[in-house]
Amino acid sequence: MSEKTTRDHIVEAADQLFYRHGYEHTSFSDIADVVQISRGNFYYHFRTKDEILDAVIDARLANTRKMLERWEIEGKHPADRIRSFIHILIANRADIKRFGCPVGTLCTELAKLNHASQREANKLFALFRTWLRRQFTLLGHEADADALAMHLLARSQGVATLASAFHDEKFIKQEVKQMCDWLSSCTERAARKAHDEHSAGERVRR
Amino acid sequence: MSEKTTRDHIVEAADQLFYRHGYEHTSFSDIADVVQISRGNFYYHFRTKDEILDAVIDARLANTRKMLERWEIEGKHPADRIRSFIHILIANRADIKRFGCPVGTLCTELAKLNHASQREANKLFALFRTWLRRQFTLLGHEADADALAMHLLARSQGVATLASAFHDEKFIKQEVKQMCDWLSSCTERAARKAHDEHSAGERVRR
DNA sequence: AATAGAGTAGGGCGAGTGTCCTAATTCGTC
DNA sequence: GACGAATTAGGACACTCGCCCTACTCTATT
Repeated sequence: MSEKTTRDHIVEAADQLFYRHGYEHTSFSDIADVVQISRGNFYYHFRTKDEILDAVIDARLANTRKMLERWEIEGKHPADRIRSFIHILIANRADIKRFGCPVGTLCTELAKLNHASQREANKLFALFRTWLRRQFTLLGHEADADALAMHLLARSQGVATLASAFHDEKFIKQEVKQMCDWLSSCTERAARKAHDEHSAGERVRR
Repeated sequence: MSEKTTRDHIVEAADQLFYRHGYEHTSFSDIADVVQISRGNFYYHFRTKDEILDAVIDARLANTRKMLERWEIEGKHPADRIRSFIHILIANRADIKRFGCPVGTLCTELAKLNHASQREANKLFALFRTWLRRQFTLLGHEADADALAMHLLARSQGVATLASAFHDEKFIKQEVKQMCDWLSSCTERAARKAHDEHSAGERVRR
């Protein structure tokens, strides 16, 4: 296994700090303190703070892609994969309670700063969106797959925001359960529809 | 009508700037430029930036209270009042598309800054929560009124976040329709339940 | 042992920040 | 018109920020 470079350490520390304290509120000194590196040495690895941000976003995109691919392999049924997505809220509930959703809060902050990288950051959302859309399509929701994907994304975002504001983990669990129930009703509806269409096809063939 | 004081102008301008660019990213100079006042003159009205923030939060709390009271008068049926809440998303969709929800984004930012006023800011959420809870209680959902209030709050938050990330007003309208449908199913369920209990009571009485 | 190049340390720069002070101005009251 | 209080203007302050430069250390190769 290749050892982690200083650059990797910087990106990793910046990632955490951007999440916990926000991009603007994180200074070079803050990152330097974590990485145990001289402030001046930054310039060798990154010319500007924006470059660090871009590197962080790239890393997050790569990690997210890996995670989605893993779910694609692990979950045989599309509904199981979507449930994996929903359960991020449970897995990361401690962090979410304190700092909200890493994706949502970053995009929101960059929008307010009118930052050049906000388009890049929004790709994180787009990644989840297209992945979820594909899963819903596989479930038989061709027509409204995108709407369902956006719906689920929005609910996750809302849960993260409120859980953070009210410091409430129980609320996360409640809502996750509701989302799973909602997903089940989606799959049932799709299954019924597929069955109807199938029998309709049978009828035609006769 | 009493004329607006300089102080009011400052709070008003700060409110807008905090919403559009975030609290930290808004400087005294920014506010001074809008209000057309000397930077140094601030100290006469507010000793610190935090004091401005507190004044802004107080103003928002007061305005929100007024709005909720207005809805309480205008909407005869609790469901109508809740619909008024849902339709904030429509009324403010242009701003939401650009800057997200004023409440959610402020609370999120203050949480990351670990700011002393985050508790005050969260009262904005609490205000909506208790108001919505009361409406759901009036609808006959005594037991799960709070859960329903939180659920609706979360969905609104999520819609605002995603609408902002994807710059999508159509999504807002879609989700608002869904929330209204969901609300209708809530009221029907409550009405059925009330009816059942009523007839059960009748039976006992006989 | 000598050299080149990658990586690091420390500090300096100008700009911008929140905060604070003081002199000037405006305004209502006698 | 004079006086005192309320309000304002302009700038000084100490500090932090992102950014940049340069001298130094380490390591691998010859």
